Amino acid sequence: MPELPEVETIANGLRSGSDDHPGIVGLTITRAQVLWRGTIAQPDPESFQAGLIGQQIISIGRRAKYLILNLSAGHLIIHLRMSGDLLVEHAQDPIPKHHRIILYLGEVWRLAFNDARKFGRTWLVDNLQVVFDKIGPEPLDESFSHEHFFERLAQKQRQLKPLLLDQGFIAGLGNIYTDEALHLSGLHPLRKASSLSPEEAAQLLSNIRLVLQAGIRHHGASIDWVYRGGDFQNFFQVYRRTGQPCRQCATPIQRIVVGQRGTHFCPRCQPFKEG
DNA sequence: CACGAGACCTGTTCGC
DNA sequence: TGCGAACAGGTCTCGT
Repeated sequence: MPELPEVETIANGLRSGSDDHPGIVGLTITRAQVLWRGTIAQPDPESFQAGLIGQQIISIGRRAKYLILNLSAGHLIIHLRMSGDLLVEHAQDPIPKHHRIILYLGEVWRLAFNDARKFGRTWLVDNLQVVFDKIGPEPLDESFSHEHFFERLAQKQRQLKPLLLDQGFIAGLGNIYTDEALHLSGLHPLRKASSLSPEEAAQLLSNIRLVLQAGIRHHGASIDWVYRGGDFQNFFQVYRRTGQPCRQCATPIQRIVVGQRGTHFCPRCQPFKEG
């Protein structure tokens, strides 16, 4: 389900709460229920469970597409992958299908990790570097300059689409926001990264920031049966708009497969050229 | 290093 | 209506 804007939205919701439930910062984990052991990446499920009991949630953060619960000792890191979701529920409610891990927060509330496809993973670690070691720069970090981005692109002979999806190259982009950013930039998804001019690179980074910020402003995108309340899907220019007219030039949007991912672009606004 | 295929999973939608 | 294929917001690993 989530890319950077969706994870950011979830982090914000856990901090601030909603009409239905409070924020969870300050609450203490009283019990941990593991319904699917495969969801735990590190440490072993028994240590994971035992290590969470009695921990207070101090703050909530995000890095790339990972959610971070900073605890009184250590960090609970969560990656939702394709179908994961985090839900704050009443502690005594019946347990819905696909719940994988449940953390009881005091007597009244619980935080549930629901994940139909079981791709999601959690880590309980003392040092964040264990997980974030090879993650690339945060695109919204202002210290990440256009010049630096251009230099990184210039070193790569790869196609833009798979490169932007590579979390070691740049953090947080997924299939939606990559297609949208390339469209805004007028760049073909198969264009070689090293062929971009400094101006094209600067435009691309600006547009990456633009679509990510728009996504956050709209509380993420909600598609398929995974609904979170965001409405950025209504503003897609190309993603899953195969055959529909480009909003800029009316040319039908095309879909190709790149690196086994559906890739959407406008053949007129994003002509293929090398350099 | 770059790329493609396969794996991990379940659910929904599409095409005949 | 039924049924298999295709597809899905992600990432890892292996072979070439």
